[in-house]
Amino acid sequence: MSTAEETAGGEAQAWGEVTPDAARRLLIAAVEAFAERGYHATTTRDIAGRAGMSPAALYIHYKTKEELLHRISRIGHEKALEILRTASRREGSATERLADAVSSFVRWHAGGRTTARVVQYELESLGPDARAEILALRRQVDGEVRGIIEEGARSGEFEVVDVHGTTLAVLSLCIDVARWFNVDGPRTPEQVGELYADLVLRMVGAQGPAAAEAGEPPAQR
Amino acid sequence: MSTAEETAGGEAQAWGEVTPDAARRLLIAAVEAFAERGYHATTTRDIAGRAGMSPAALYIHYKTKEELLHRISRIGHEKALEILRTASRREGSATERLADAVSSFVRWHAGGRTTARVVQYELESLGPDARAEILALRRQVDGEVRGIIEEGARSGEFEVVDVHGTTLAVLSLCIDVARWFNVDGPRTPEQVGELYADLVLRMVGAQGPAAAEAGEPPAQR
DNA sequence: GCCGAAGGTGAGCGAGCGCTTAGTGCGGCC
DNA sequence: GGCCGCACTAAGCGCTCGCTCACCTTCGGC
Repeated sequence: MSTAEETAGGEAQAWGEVTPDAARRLLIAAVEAFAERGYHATTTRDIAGRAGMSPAALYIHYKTKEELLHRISRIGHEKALEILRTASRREGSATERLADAVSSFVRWHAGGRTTARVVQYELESLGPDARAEILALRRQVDGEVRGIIEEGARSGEFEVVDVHGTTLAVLSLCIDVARWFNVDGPRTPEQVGELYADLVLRMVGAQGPAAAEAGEPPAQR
Repeated sequence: MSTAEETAGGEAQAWGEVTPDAARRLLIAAVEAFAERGYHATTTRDIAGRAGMSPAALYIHYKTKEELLHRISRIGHEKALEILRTASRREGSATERLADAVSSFVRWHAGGRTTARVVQYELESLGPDARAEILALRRQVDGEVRGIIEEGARSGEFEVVDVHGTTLAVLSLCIDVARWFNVDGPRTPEQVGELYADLVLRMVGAQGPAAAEAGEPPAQR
């Protein structure tokens, strides 16, 4: 969980599940290349080169360049879903769970910006079958967030006019972090996570302490 | 300003300034192609084909494929800036102006989704010089929004802890609309604009009528 | 000590890319 | 009416792409 080696260009995260070693190195190289230049602008020679291998080596572990993207996208979406599920299923009020979900989801997008970029923005480079599979995962992601907001609205904890639309907006906010977040910028992933969790609680009209702590004293709306 | 002919696949908007006619047709064809498949996955043959011309015709009006993207990006950013400036400089409270800015900016992203996608997501496909020029425009865009939020915070109309971070979040929300908005979906650009304006006012802790209206009885869905 | 599989390489294939060039059709000016 | 110049095309150049194939190296099992 050290922050040090994450920013070292590796973002070593969940790729532990990928074996053998050479396949994992290729996958990580592909993530970096896709994130930097986009899927279509990345060549198989570039990926293999980053992994310290010859262009042909790629095809021992993956059938096509698209299979690389597919694998990255699935693993990434599963990780995202896991993060939201963990936040959603913990104990606590809807306010606490929503804040937890947003801050950890944002932390993932900021800290693992390289991966998140590929996961969130290269979906359309996939073929129809792979895209359909990933879209199903994405619907589950939406569902987790909507679930929390619905509960908060039902219990009166939140004050939401349009649950669907608000869910969309919350996800928007989190996902767009992958677009603008800069590792060399002034904010850490943790700070952005906190800020965004606060903003989201305001959006849903949560009245808990977390919302109040943001402003000044206590009180109002 | 008619909504009818915008969604007709053309999004005929501001391209009127591009002459001669053939150059405009090529530009519009390029916008559509870039939005659908991304810059790198689009071929010059595809662009020319959509415009009903031979591949070579493109090079009479544009030096390179990149020049097309550059032109699209500059015109698009100028349009975006104009929209925000108009909202920012009108009369009214910071609350009113922020709501106006967000709703019109969102309407542009949703209604002109094709263009907005290219403008917001293909920046990195530009060469260093062109990118630098566009980034300068983008900083002005940020500045307009930040200006409104700063004023509202100073006057006490808003209750904002982190002006910079909140500005980022507001822009995030608007821009991400280009990623998910679907013309065949259940929402019109106008509805999304209204919803998002309301959410943003909540985010900045505005206490005006617009924020209250969201809560209960009066008005809309 | 030999063998087969697994993992890797160098060379190169067909295809499609961005872009160029030589030539064509045609409207406007003297 | 003749000619120029502009908008456009057909053909294709040089290059790089995703991917393949014949061959090489390493190494555990017997």
